[in-house]
Amino acid sequence: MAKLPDSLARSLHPPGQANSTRRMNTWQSVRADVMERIRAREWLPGELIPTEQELAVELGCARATVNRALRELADSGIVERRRKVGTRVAATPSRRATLEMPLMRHEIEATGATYGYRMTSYEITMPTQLAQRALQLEHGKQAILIKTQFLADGRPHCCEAVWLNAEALPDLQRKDLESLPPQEWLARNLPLTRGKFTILAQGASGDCATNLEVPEGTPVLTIERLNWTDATPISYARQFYRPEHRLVSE
Amino acid sequence: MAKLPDSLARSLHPPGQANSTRRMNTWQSVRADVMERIRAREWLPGELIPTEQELAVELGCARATVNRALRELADSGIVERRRKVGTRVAATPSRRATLEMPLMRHEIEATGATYGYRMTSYEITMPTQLAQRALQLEHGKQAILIKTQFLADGRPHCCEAVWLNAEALPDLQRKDLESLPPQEWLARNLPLTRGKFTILAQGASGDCATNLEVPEGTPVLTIERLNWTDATPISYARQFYRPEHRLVSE
DNA sequence: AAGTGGTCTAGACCACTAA
DNA sequence: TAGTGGTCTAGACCACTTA
Repeated sequence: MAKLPDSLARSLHPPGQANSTRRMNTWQSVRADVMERIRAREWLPGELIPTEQELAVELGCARATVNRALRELADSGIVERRRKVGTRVAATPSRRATLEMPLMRHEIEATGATYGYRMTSYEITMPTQLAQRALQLEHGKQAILIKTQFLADGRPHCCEAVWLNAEALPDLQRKDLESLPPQEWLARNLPLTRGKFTILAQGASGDCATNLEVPEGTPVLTIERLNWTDATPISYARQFYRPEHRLVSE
Repeated sequence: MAKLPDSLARSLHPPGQANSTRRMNTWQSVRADVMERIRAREWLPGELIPTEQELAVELGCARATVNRALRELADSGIVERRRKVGTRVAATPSRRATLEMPLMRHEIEATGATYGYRMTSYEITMPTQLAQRALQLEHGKQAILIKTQFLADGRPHCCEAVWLNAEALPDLQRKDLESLPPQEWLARNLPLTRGKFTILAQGASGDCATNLEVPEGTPVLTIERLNWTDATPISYARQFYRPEHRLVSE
């Protein structure tokens, strides 16, 4: 078959010509249309839907518009796309959930509470095995361990233990962190190009229980954050939240 | 000033003409370029970067390409964009973390373990206040409560308690859920158009402790999932994970 | 070899919003 | 009112993958 341009049927809709039943075809409307037809079971999970080309003709819009809509649906896990094969309705809607990880200051102020911060300890010491591995430190090198406490209306909201890669942070002074949390100091002074989060539940112990003002063993939601600048690990933070805390996504 | 077309300096690069120093300008390369200049502190947090127009001219590509790159950066929270104002380097890198929430079957098989599933209880009963609110049930209406257990290599991996909106699921039979978990049955039989996740830590209790084979009070990572079809709440599930479980994002 | 999605381009118009 | 990002379009070429 001869090679055809991407579009062929738009000639019925001359671009400058206002049409009495002119439809606004935004990529959002194409996305909504496709979602509705999936919802209505016109295309079943696992099935191929029409090509971009066909949808563009059917909906009377450019292929790029269909592409944008289907790309968004693929990003949400609603459809799966493969070259030469086509676009399928996802057989198993492996949903993705996006969590906002704001600065603690904003997280607390967003609840309407007054933000408070305290550094409870600062030491230069040998890292635990976990911290050494996380920061990729050479054997025998020391690191900085900071413990902090965040308050909402004066009550503990979260506490954290942060290991910092001392070699990568020559300019950091202890007193910098007395008013500014490590995460914020880092964001202002370094380009953090990569991050990784791990979420788990564990029992409060030691300083964590003390700083959160909960009994030892209380279940606490824990977030581990690992930050890099390019290939260099900068910080390994563990944040502990009081048991009533929730991470919400939509 | 007279209205100008979006692009004006491309005439130096006639499209068909292969250039000896021809640069491939993909939107990914534009994104990388912008990120690098942010990393190098050419533009500081909070500052405006050049307009799409200017970047397109400077990089020798179409504005649409710059737009795509900057849109991706905005989606990641690296920059913030506002019409008429321009594009700023985000002052506070409010990172977003995306979690994959696959079917339990895939989550377990992805670890290399053998998947197992059991329904441990099924009853039609009055919902708890939480469940009633979550499913927006009328006062006095009953709902379906299912408890299940997921096994990895025969050992408990996760257990869940699922409340289902009975009125919205006339076709559901008890025996359907003896081999297929509720989440999977729903995905196959209904279009779940909206979902919400809540993550918290709590102590294991009752059936949860039994089904996970952990002592009462053990910290368990809990995920609450609420699913809708359009505006109708369908299911309210709480999934409990053994303490060694981790949610990872990158 | 051929069919599908992925992307780039030049141009245009629109939507929002600060001045 | 004017300047910025947001989007659409028609066309084209490319990349990947199945057959």
